[in-house]
Amino acid sequence: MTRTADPAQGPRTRVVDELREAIIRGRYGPGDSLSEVVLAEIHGVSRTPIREALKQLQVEGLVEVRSRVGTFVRRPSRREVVELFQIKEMLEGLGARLLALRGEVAETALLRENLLRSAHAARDRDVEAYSPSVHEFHDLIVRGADNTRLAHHYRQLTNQLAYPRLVTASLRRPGRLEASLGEQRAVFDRVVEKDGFGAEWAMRDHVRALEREVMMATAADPLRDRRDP
Amino acid sequence: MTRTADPAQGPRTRVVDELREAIIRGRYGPGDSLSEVVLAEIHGVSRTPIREALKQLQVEGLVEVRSRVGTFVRRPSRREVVELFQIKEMLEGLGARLLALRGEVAETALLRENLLRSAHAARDRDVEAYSPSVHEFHDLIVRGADNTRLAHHYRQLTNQLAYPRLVTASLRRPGRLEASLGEQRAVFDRVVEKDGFGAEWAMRDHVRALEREVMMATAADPLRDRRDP
DNA sequence: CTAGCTTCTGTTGTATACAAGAAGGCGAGG
DNA sequence: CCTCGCCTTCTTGTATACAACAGAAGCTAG
Repeated sequence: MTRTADPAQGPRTRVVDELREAIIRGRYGPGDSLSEVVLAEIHGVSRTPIREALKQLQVEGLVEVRSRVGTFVRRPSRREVVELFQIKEMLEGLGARLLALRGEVAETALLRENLLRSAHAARDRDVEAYSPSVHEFHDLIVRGADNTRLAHHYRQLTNQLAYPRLVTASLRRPGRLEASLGEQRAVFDRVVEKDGFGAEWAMRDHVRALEREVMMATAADPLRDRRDP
Repeated sequence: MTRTADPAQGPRTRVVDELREAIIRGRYGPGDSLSEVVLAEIHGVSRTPIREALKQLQVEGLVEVRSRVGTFVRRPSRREVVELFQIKEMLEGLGARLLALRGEVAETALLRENLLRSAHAARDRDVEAYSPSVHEFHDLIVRGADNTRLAHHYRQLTNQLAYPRLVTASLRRPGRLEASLGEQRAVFDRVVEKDGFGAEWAMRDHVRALEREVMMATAADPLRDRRDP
């Protein structure tokens, strides 16, 4: 779920992973220009591997290359965020359904532990601790589905959404944290009951709630510009 | 829905489209080696654009590059076909739901015409005429959803499935052609009724039926090897 | 005859040089 | 002061040269 190719295959693989990570983490903000020569110097390689890495990130939807002008970090428009959430709902719904049908597997145990940690963080109103936990929850659902293509498409999706930042923002809304935990518990219950479609719908409801909160949390603040430390 | 970038931007765009088309059409069969120098000569360019095109096709899942060995046309395993159909079900279900909620748009009219053509072909038991028609039906559903990210992911999906060939194979099974038409009509009826979830489920049922037929039609014949004219 | 090593060929990976175009600055003319 | 046009500069796009490695063929020794 973390990387797309065999590890340490060459400079190219390393560069593309580092670049993707940097963009997702916010090291490069939306609109920033990614000069090939600058990146080449930074990573200590020539333009060629950088170029191929940028091309790959373009297909993944993270950057936009304007011919003979430059490569820029892409910022999803508000409309695009809506579109991505609609797809996210379907893919995670599928993940939950497939996981439910698999019965007790490694991921179910991990989900149990994850929900315990989330409950702790929720009781303490600790958004900083809860945020990565919810991220892990969604990740476990999809990984537990045991569908490699789903994992692939899902990763592209979350990359484009700059997911962590959005979720953190939405969790600060009052009451959302408790509601989120309740929704996740509902999904988990359906999963252990092997109720495939029940799990799918619980998951979809959860994603819809998440979308609603994210859109409201970012209503006036249109996925802000430039970088910000 | 056809191309991924601006048209005629440069040799690279042309090459990647031609290559993709050639692979999907079966000009290069699964397992065939795609030598960069050979392709460069064929397309009259240097290795560089070819290389970038192949890298893009790799991300799209059409080819597999083995480091310092070669690039080969990827053949989806049986397991992978199942995985892809599971995702296809969700994405097309989403498309049908979104289209239904949009009400009367250009695509609905096109769908009406498409169903008429399909009915004609079905009456004549003309699989060769029906096959592209069913392809168009699915395409119109997704395009009509007016969700660019959905269209993007969907295209990757169908590319990997070598969709046309599989569908054609499945339609030859007795009775499948009529059943397919009935399922498509059900989807269309829900769409015109603006019944979003009804449309989603009708579409998902249709895709499931399609998957079942495809898997049975290719049961003993494991997505055959090499090229075949 | 066979096992193991060597070499050799073919492939991709990387670096670099050059070409073509876009964007912005700068000056002349109104 | 504004506007138009040129021109400079910076960017990416393409071609090519070289390096590194995989894989197979062939050779040698036992």
